[in-house]
Amino acid sequence: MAKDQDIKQLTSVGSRIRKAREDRGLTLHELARLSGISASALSLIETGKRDLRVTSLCRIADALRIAAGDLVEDRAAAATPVSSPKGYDLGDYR
Amino acid sequence: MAKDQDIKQLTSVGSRIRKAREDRGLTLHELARLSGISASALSLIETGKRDLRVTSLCRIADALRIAAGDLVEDRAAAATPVSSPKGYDLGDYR
DNA sequence: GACCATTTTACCGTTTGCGATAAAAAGCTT
DNA sequence: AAGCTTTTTATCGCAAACGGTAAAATGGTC
Repeated sequence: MAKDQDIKQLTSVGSRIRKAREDRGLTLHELARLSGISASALSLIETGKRDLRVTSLCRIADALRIAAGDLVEDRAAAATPVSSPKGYDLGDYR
Repeated sequence: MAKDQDIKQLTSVGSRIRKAREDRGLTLHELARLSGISASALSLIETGKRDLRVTSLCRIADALRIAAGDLVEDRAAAATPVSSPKGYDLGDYR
């Protein structure tokens, strides 16, 4: 289910990590040392080929000195206030 | 390494998910159905006893109609601009 | 071209997320 | 208390993240 969505999420997260890393002039090995995640894993993550745990995300964010929330989505594009907490489609679940 | 930090992250992420779910008046089973993540897994996640993948985080965020970034940290408290991308402690790595 | 740094990819072993199921525990209502 | 819903916990099995290593590929620079 929704695997397309997952791939999209991972590729955008990965490219945000890569951009932040390059902005700081760090190599994969350096980020690996700072974050405790191996360079090979980081390569897969940055290219969106591997899912990652939120603790790993936070470790990477800490190493890059960036808010973890900025890695999972465009901070600016998140202009979707939770105006109506209604209308959930629970299907024929009830 | 840094497992204390990981636990802290997971407990805060979990409590944010729980709060958002309760604010919307959903049960674990309902959120399970909406997100595709089992209720038992959600219970472990909300109580900070289990790490989760970012794709799972995004699925939960989508189900709750909340920005994924709002689940990993206080959106407001993240007022830490990346002012100085310097000063990385690479130790004796070079 | 050769040489170097960086990245990508593949393999293997260990750990762990996750679903499914079931049982136990906790809450809540009458 | 009894009964119901919700949550927690445990177990099993599978899939996948992760580290480590090494090889291959990419990308400069001389």
